[in-house]
Amino acid sequence: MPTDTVPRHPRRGHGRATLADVAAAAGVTAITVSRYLREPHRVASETGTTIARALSETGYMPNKQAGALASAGGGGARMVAALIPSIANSIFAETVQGLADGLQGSGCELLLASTDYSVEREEEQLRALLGWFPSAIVVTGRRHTAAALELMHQARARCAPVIEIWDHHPEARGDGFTQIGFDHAQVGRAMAEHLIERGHRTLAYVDSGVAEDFRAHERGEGFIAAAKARRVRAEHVTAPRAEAIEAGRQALAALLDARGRPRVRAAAFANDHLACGALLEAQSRGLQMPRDLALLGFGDFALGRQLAPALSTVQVPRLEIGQATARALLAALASGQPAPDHALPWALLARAST
Amino acid sequence: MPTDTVPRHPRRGHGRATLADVAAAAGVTAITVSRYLREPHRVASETGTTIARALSETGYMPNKQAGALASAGGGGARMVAALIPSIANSIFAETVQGLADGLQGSGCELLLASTDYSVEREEEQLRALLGWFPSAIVVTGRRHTAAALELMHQARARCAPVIEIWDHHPEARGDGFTQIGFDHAQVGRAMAEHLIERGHRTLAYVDSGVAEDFRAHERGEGFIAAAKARRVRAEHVTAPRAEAIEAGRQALAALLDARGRPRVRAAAFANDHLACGALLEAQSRGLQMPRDLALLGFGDFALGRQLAPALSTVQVPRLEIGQATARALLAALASGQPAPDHALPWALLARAST
DNA sequence: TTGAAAGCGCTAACAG
DNA sequence: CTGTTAGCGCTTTCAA
Repeated sequence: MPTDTVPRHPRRGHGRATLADVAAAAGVTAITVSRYLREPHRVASETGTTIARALSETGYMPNKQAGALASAGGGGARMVAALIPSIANSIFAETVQGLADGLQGSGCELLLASTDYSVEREEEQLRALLGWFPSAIVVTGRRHTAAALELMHQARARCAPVIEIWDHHPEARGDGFTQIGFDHAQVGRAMAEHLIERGHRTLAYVDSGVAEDFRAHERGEGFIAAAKARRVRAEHVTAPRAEAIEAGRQALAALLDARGRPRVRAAAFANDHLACGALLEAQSRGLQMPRDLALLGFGDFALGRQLAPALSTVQVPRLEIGQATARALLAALASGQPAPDHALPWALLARAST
Repeated sequence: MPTDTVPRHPRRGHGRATLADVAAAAGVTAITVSRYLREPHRVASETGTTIARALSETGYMPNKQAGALASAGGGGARMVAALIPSIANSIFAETVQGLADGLQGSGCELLLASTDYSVEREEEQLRALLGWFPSAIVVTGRRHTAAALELMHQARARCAPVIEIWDHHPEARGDGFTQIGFDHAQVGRAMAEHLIERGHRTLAYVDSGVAEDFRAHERGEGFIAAAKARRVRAEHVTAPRAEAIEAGRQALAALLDARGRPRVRAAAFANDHLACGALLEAQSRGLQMPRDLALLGFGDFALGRQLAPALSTVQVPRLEIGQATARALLAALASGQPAPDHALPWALLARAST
């Protein structure tokens, strides 16, 4: 007498149809349905029709956990893990939008985490996201903890593209990671040179109060280096860590009220919010821009365009970075080739404030 | 003679250590390591020490696909799928930030997709994300396609919390979905009443040009209904679908230049960008605000606070919606109880433009 | 063109 | 306290 074929320990909790259910409904086996879904041409068209009906009758939806586990040796989840300093920051929000748009329809889902500008938190989040074996990794910038770098290398070793966005260092590092962004030191130099060309000889760079906004710091270093090369006085100060517009206001006030050295004639800022705060402070002091004071931002936010005088700034490829990343990712995944570095264009927008 | 125990078809592609590897290194079996990771107290402390060493030696990282597949009957992936109309829109970006922050450290990852304000695209994305069996679903608003609703119900049936954010309709629908947000019709009514209290008798609501921004439309309907109830003239117009500030400018121009009916004295807008555009247009026409024209926005964006006159607006719990959603989600997951609806507070900020 | 068997890495259930 | 067995749902390999 045969033993009962009903499993003694059923573990199915959910009511969702499985491949086996569809197969039973279609009178075939699971593998045929699986084939139909992935390579329809390898299934007889008659069988295909039956399967298609069974598929819609059962409302089948593939279980991607199972698929990922079974294929590519337990890896190969079709998803992209992205780590961003701050999602609320509009600059990164647009990049994430570009990334999500570029991924849409590709069968790749987006797994997102915010690091709050902390490399330690980045490492922690990276560890959590890697548990899903994402097929690609997107991180922000070139600075990471040693452990995070190690994890990124491991991911590279299993052929997952690892893309560093928002930065592009001219010297390739040959570490297998892809850079998609632009050179911040170069932008900083261009900012200083713009102010110098406009005739200003006493400059300041007001850096971000966020200690780990490395890209803002690099722009500052480029700014100071360019000024020094032209033998122009330039100081590097840091904005207080407060609401950005208010912080910009305070930073300019401190700069203007300081004694014992020549008054600053032109200031560049780590971002447009800071610069707009400074612009409002300058207005309230009755300063004429750019005659008495020139102000230069970074990011080209909507606000700066609307103020009077309109804020000169650096336009950056916020959305494009995300789109280019999605394209690079998908191409690398499709071809098996590593994604090449990609420097994206930016532009200095000289408006009324300089 | 026993057959060879080496598997004939090795399928491991990645180099990552598995539970079995750790177990071998520690001289125990896989299940003991698994127990140590999930319920350390159920493992002898001596064994635990050995396992801990093996864990760090091998650099083990759990494969969450496998974990999700094995537990909770093939469901139960510790991740939250969130569908947002637009990530680039700062209003939603902050909500996503709040959600990500609230999830941080909970062991739940965030799977994000943007619907571009389209219910069809929402359905499509929902289908894609559900393939991962997320343990909770977050969608925006109460309007969905019939198929999407069906999918949401299926998720509810397997006890995944389904949360509709940014909306809170006063009449509970009893469909098992949780609403976390506020009542937009009520906000619309409050906007009209504010303008009426300030003495205006010819009103307009400038709606969003985005056809599927249902919440903006509901505010408009509330606005018009409240005006009608007070027997005040009010018209409901739609902004052109252009860059928002420019669209607001054009919408106001159209309103002011229209002939054959009393001139609009007070306008409310679907968002602060539109309202700011209108404010700039009014300025350039030399109108005195609020004497000649009152303007009221929605959202409390930074820009409106900085203009002169400062824009009156509605402050909304952008970040809080995300945070409350994360809390509700995690509580529901922990308790097995459905998450209760949650109406969040908003406030009308009367500044200089009304 | 279709199927059987085995395995991906992990955990539930039960046994010792 | 630890191990054995079976199974999650899918795909790979090989065979028919």
